[in-house]
Amino acid sequence: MSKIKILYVEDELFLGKIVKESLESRGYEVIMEGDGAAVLQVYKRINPDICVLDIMLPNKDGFTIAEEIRGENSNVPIIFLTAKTQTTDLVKGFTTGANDYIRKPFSMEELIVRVENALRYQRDGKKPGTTDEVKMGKYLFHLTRQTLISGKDEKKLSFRESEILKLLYEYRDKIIDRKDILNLLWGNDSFFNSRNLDVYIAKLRSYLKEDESLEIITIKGIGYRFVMG
Amino acid sequence: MSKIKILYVEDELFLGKIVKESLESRGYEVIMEGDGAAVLQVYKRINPDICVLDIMLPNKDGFTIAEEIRGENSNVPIIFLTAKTQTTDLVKGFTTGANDYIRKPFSMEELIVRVENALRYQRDGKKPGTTDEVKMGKYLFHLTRQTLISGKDEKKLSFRESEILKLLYEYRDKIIDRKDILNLLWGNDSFFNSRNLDVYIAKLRSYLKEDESLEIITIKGIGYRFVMG
DNA sequence: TTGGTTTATTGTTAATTAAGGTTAACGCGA
DNA sequence: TCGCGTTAACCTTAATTAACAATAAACCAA
Repeated sequence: MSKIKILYVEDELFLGKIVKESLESRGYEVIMEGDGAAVLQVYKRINPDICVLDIMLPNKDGFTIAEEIRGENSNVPIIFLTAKTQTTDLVKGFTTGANDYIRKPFSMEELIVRVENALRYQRDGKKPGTTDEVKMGKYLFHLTRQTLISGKDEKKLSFRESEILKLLYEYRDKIIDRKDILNLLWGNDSFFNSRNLDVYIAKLRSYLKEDESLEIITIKGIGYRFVMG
Repeated sequence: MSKIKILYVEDELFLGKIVKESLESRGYEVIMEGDGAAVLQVYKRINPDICVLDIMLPNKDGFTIAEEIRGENSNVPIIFLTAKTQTTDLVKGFTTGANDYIRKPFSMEELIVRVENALRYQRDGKKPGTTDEVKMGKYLFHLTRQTLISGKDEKKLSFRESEILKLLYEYRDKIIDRKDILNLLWGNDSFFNSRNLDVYIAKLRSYLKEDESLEIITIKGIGYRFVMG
């Protein structure tokens, strides 16, 4: 199976190189383009699986490029990169389906997660089959119902609790960065939110304590690793 | 089947691009026009299925344009975009039949719902029989009759009750924003209306409590998620 | 290198605040 | 007057902040 192709449009060369290499180290093929005016040509030539577009570009902005790409009768997923200052409400409003956006500065994990989500969304169509419940040791975790079931006991989780557990599960056996969780759920990683996350981790641990094979391991200074047996 | 064509008249370029792109990602064909004076020409050329008009425009305002379009002996649905400050009484008066209006700033979800409503309204004039009742667990929800039937019991819903339930159903398994519900049903999201929504949610929950598989989950600070089994 | 000390980070539990839930009362138009 | 939509009052819960304890990494002196 050939690699997944990412068209990455970015004019900041230094940042661009880092991101490109990082994505490549994850097994993606990355084609980087710095000149907005040239993007459409490149797009047509390489026909990528997903696009990552910086909104602020010297010649053409990301939205214009996105329009051109959509004009090609394409429904390739597009992820926009926006500067923190840019009015994000606007951008947020339009993230539908396979489209998404990330505020700069972002962590690589964050980008990876978004890319994978977008590709999954694209592949699976809209809803079907998106496993809605997963087995976790002696528990059954129902993602949309936000419940943890063990035997006949059903524990209702709050939104934040279930979102964090969902992330831990997605990254099971891998290390997930505190910053990434914070950015994904709270939009930033300020001190207070950071302590907030600690509280939720404590809660989740207590919910999961009946099964010893489940463990949320702290990687101090970095993040967590969720292991299941 | 060819795409539904939207004529979108907007002079704010940045906003315009986002909205256009977003509608396109939902499968609509969007023709954007920034110059009020040119709209009628464009209208005649492309003959759109629906129009979305910003009221404040440099050359001609949205009302004038709407009149011109109606002058073309057309009954195309028109959705107006108005700034928050603008006197809405005027706009309201104009909203008859397929006409509607949205106050800026609006979320994309809101716009999409209005567009779909307008198109449905337009279409059902000719072709009824589109799904008018939906199965919800052990209940049968009759949209136009505003009834919830379970077995032989029939519960009559009020207008607001059924509108909210309809929205929850449309967004089932997804998160629907409180703000979107409030803006759609009440036109704004003030504190009092917000409490009002709480009351209706409580009512709906009690109507639906006989089937445990149906649940309106609160996403605190964000909105609700309706899950059915 | 060792053992102790410091410091930053996280764990835990409790207190606070803000959002929503519930029920009842009010007011208004068919 | 009846039903509906709204407002009000009081209650419950989630989310956040705070306070203090535990831990592990970093530092340092002998």
